[in-house]
Amino acid sequence: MSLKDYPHPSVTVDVVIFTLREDDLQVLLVKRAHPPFEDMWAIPGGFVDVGESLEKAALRELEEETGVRKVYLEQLYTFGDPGRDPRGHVITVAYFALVTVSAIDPHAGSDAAETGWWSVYDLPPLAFDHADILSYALERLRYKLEYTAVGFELLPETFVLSELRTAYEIILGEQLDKRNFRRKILGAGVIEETGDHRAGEGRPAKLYHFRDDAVAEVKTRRLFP
Amino acid sequence: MSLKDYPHPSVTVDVVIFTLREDDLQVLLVKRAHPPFEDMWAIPGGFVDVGESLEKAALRELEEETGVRKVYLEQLYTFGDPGRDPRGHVITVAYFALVTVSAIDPHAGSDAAETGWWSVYDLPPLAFDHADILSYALERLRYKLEYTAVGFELLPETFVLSELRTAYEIILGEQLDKRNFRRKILGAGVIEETGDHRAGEGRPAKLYHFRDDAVAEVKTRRLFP
DNA sequence: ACAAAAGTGTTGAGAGTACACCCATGC
DNA sequence: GCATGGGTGTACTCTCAACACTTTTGT
Repeated sequence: MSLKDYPHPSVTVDVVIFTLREDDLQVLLVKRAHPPFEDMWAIPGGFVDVGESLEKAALRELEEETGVRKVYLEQLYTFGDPGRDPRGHVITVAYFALVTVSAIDPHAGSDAAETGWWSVYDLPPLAFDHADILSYALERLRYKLEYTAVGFELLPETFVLSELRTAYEIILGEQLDKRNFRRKILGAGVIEETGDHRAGEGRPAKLYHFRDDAVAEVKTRRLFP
Repeated sequence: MSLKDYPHPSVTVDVVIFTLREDDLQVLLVKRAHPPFEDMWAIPGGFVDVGESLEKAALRELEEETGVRKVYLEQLYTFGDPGRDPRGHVITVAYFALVTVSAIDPHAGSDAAETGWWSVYDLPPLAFDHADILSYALERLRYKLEYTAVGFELLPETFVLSELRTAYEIILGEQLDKRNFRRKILGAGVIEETGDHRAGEGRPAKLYHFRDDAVAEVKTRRLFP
């Protein structure tokens, strides 16, 4: 028997793309140009080609929308309810990506469809089951942030400690103690001083950068309570 | 445009079915009757029908092989490498299930194909990328066990504390301190005394059972170091 | 009475939390 | 010299890990 003898569900990937912008945690959404859900906002995604791996498909979507190639990308969950797409049975493998705002090409993807960054704290109505996907992605991001060092992926190459702490506060939605944060993040050994400083309104702050092996290294340890 | 206009990858579900048998953590495998990988052992699985949810498909596979309907079932990961099945591009959504050995119907599925329970510590060569899937499932089971109360799903309805501790030791592959185990598991409030005892070789032991809401309740707390 | 498994407390170490002041710079 | 953000240390609490003896039953 051949694999082609039966009707099969279709497979898409959807990518929840997070970034830090405007002191806010934001996601990239696209406005649908065709039915169903015409003119509603949706998570960027598309069909998986035959012979294309899921991760490649997700990276392709990501690059189409943002112009970014090097990002943190993690498989989230696979949503396969037969009723989730009115056109037929479409299974979607959801991914989430963390990108530095400075790496984004603002012109990417803009010719094809309207795209926009939306605060996760103030979202429009979403097409399909994308609200579920997004809320699960946010939950997972927060969870990951506490146990691993992925927060780094949202910041530029070098940064000062207050920026890192602010990033954590924005994502977690709560205040963190300055001294305890320093002690933990430095104790975890995942960032290093660059030796440079950044001048600002007050005393100049030390610049840090992430160690490349940091994400893998902290996998087991909980960073924040 | 119709969803049917393009060739699509096929979608299967594979279910890693764990149980505790013979003082060992074992998984159910089926011997393949057809090429590719004829006569090799594989994780039970099958195609997802159009209109069927992923979870339903997984439960269907599970019932076909074990006769069990009520189990703990969790989506594991979706494997979609185009080269993983030589017949073509087959994406598989992997699940893992925990079943009580006493609930298993030993005759289920036996007419169609040869099935067998294998120790996770002594597995045969596996078809496709099933060795990867299984090792990831085991990792996830251990991880889950430490942070949540899923271990319960592998035991009969009532049990004594030493059985529960032994179950944890078998799965984690390490010894646990008797007193610390008692304190933690009782402190977590996930099990209750039934009031009965079980006589054995030594002093009779109190019987316990799980509270139905237990699995949900302990999600955030780490049970074992 | 003895074998076999069940049951029970304490102590020390490390991690987490809360909390307030001095430091370096620009204007 | 003052406003602004950067940088630092300590004490208390709580959780985890290590550890050995008594109790209850069956034979």
